Amino acid sequence: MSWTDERVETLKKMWGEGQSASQIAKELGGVTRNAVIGKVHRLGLSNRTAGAPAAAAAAKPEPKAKPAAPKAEAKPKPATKPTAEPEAEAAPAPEAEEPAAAPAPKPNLPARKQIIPAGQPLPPQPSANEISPEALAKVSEVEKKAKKIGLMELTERTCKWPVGDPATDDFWFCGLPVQQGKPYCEAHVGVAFQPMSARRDRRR
DNA sequence: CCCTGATTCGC
DNA sequence: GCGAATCAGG
Repeated sequence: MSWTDERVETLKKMWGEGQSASQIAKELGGVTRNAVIGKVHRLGLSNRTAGAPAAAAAAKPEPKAKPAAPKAEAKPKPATKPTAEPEAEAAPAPEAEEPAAAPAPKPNLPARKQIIPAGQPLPPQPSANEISPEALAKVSEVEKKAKKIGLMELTERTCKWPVGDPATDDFWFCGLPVQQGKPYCEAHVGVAFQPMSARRDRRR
């Protein structure tokens, strides 16, 4: 595969949209993410750094890409005010790829009232718990949308946090995507791995 | 261990 | 110019 005009265009477009190199590579096909990255660099449009928000695909009101019109139209800059001020930004971007960004409703957590709602089974009971109420809340919340998979469905990348009583009919595993490496999803990792506290070395 | 981009260097 | 290998950060 070679970098045809078309492919390069797709590359630029996707990269501009904040797509990751691997995604672009996958889309283009016939190339690896390395190839994509290499190309990106050679094109001189590298930019973001590793770990950068890949989800930065959010609205980008930067009409940067301007196809060089054959008829160059001189644009007298409004250099009336050297002040570094992004002019006209009041108008919302007309183009709307994304329907609407989630406003991220945040139902503030009520002040810490009662810790450990002893209503949940909470299988691996971490001895003394000082788990942040927040973490617990997250867990119970996550359990609602857990995939509730069975033992057979467990894979290297599914949260293996058990919920319920194995002896009961209502027993399942979280199943949500695990937190890199760990056996549990983020929420469960939060309560699974305690920074040992009351676990002193029992006489040895 | 997964992922991301950045860089290097033989081709 | 190309991209696998390698590097470096999360």
